[in-house]
Amino acid sequence: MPRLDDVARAAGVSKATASRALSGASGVAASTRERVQRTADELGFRVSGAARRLATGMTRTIGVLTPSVNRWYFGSVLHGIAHAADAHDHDVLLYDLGAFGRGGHEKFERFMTRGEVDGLVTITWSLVGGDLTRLADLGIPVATVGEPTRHTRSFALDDDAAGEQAAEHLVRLGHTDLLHIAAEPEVQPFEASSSDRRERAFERVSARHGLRMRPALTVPTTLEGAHGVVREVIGRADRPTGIVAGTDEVAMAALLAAHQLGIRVPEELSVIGVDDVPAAAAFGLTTIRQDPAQHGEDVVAWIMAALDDPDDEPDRSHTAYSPVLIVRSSTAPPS
Amino acid sequence: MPRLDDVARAAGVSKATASRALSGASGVAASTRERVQRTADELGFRVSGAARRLATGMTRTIGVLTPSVNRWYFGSVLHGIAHAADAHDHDVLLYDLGAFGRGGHEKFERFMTRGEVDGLVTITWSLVGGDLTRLADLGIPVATVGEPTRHTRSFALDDDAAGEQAAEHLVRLGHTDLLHIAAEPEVQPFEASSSDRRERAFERVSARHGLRMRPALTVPTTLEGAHGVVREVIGRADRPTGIVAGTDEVAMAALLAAHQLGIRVPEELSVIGVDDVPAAAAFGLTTIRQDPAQHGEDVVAWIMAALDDPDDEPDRSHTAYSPVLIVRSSTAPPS
DNA sequence: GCTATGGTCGGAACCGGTTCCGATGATTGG
DNA sequence: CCAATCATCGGAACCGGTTCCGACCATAGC
Repeated sequence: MPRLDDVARAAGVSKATASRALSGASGVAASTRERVQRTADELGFRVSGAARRLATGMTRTIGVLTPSVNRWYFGSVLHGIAHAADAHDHDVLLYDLGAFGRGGHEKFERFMTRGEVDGLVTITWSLVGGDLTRLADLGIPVATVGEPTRHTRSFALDDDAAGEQAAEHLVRLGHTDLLHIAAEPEVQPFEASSSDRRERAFERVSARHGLRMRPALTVPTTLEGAHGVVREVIGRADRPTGIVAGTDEVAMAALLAAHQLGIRVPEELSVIGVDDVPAAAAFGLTTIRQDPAQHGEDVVAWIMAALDDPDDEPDRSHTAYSPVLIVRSSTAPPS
Repeated sequence: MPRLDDVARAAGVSKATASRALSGASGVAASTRERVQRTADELGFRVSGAARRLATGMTRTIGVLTPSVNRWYFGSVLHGIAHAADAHDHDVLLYDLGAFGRGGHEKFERFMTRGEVDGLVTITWSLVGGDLTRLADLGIPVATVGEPTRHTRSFALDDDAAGEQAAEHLVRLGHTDLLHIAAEPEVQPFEASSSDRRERAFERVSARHGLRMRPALTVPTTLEGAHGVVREVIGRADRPTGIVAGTDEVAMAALLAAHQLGIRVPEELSVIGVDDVPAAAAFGLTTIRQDPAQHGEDVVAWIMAALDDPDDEPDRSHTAYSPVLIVRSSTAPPS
């Protein structure tokens, strides 16, 4: 495995010049640069990332802290991050924290002592406030995606708007008796969670239009977890005419339950979700779309920009994405 | 940020001894080791990963090449990998290749020139044979999960057994007219793919029991992609009494389609899948279970072992996991 | 009492780049 | 024609650990 020394010697220049030539730094004659480049290719030279790291202090790596990897939202964000990082020639180091409390926090501590990354993105729910501030003090760009937070730069769907749009859609169709089913995050979020915000937006719409008030219902986030509860609820005699679900998973659970109970959708029951997961189309689910992969790309773009800047003031602003209503066949006027 | 030098000086020993004491190497008096350890803690010393890498040539990192991250199978494997890697105090570097051909191969090439990892796991379908052999020649432990391959060590569900079990289950229930719907991988696999193997296993069972022969059907892997095709097929007059789906996603697409067409399951149509994704329970889907997270943990365990061994002969054996039948309510005797 | 042995520890040479600083030669302006 | 300026390049000092090898001391064995 040839080293920079070898390339330099073969090209008849010093290590210093060879380094400059190959890294694209200025102060090298075009002819020299080209010659060095060529001999490097011929020798099959590849810089040692380890040496470069040691010398520059840069890792060309961005870390991702996530509570999960095989859920649509997290996976999509991760996909966007991976794509954008690759475009910037950076690696992505994955920290799958798992459920917080069940070993998740130890993994976080390990990350704090080991992790060597140039930038960091935490996907919501992976951390509590105190940990977030510790990260923010790490001296590297840190951003959160999934929820707004004042501790770091953040990117997230505008949950208020999403909740309002979902409810308003059903109201416009003529519904007056709606039930909101929130998806409960596995870990207690440190600030108002997405589902809290969506739920409160729903309540605002309810109040505004004088809808029937029903007690709040919260179910597990996953389709399978939500299914049993939702089924029990919509099986009751006084079920609402429409359901506003906090997420598509919950909405699909409702669709499934309705089917199993013989309740026709949308004739007897309207259902709307939030997310627009891929399966939503097959379910004919009306929903509020968001694009997490885009969030992932944007957060990387921000980190790259922050890396370029001398970073005067830490940027802790928030980017809210506008939701968009996708109407399919799970919603209709009440009969 | 204190360096090893500082710790050594503060503890009154040399860099060499300090290094040995902290890394747990032998040849250090217990009392010395403890003293160094303590002063290191007091100073808040953390080894520089970059320096250690440079000196040892080890990265304490394992790479994962995957075609996707937000599909159940890949996500689960990744989760298992992340968990096991963390337990061994290793980092995981994620390479989300995306669809091969659409930029995926360029990303692969970038990986080849940049990637510095101690071990590598490729999740099936991310690569073609030629690339796999290039990886295998990298001089580091390489393993594949998802499909057996002779190019590297590999871990995968026993697809033959899975296909047979699925078909046999329906045969035992009395079905004689079955349709197999294979899930087509997005990229052409280099060897017989999982779905090929499952399909052939199905055909063997068909032949063995003299079932009605139906033309093979292949649909996209995703629920949403499969949905339209499946719906069209089971909407025909001469539909079979049972469907053996290559994956749960396809099976769920069938369930959805059946519901939309007013076909009762399992009375008029039995459906069985493979995977046992979380949503399968809510769907009441009978299926053949596999546990990809376990595959991920096992592949890491193998890599760690290979890292410890001087690795005489490259181990290219294959581990096949036995599928297990999970009976729910989507299958019943034909009426 | 003297030497062989083994356990501890230090010195110093790496690992493979980056970058500051100074030297050199060529060019330009007066 | 001479001095100032600029582009280009080399030397050498890092970056922060690991590890080979030899020195040293204490104990054990004779």
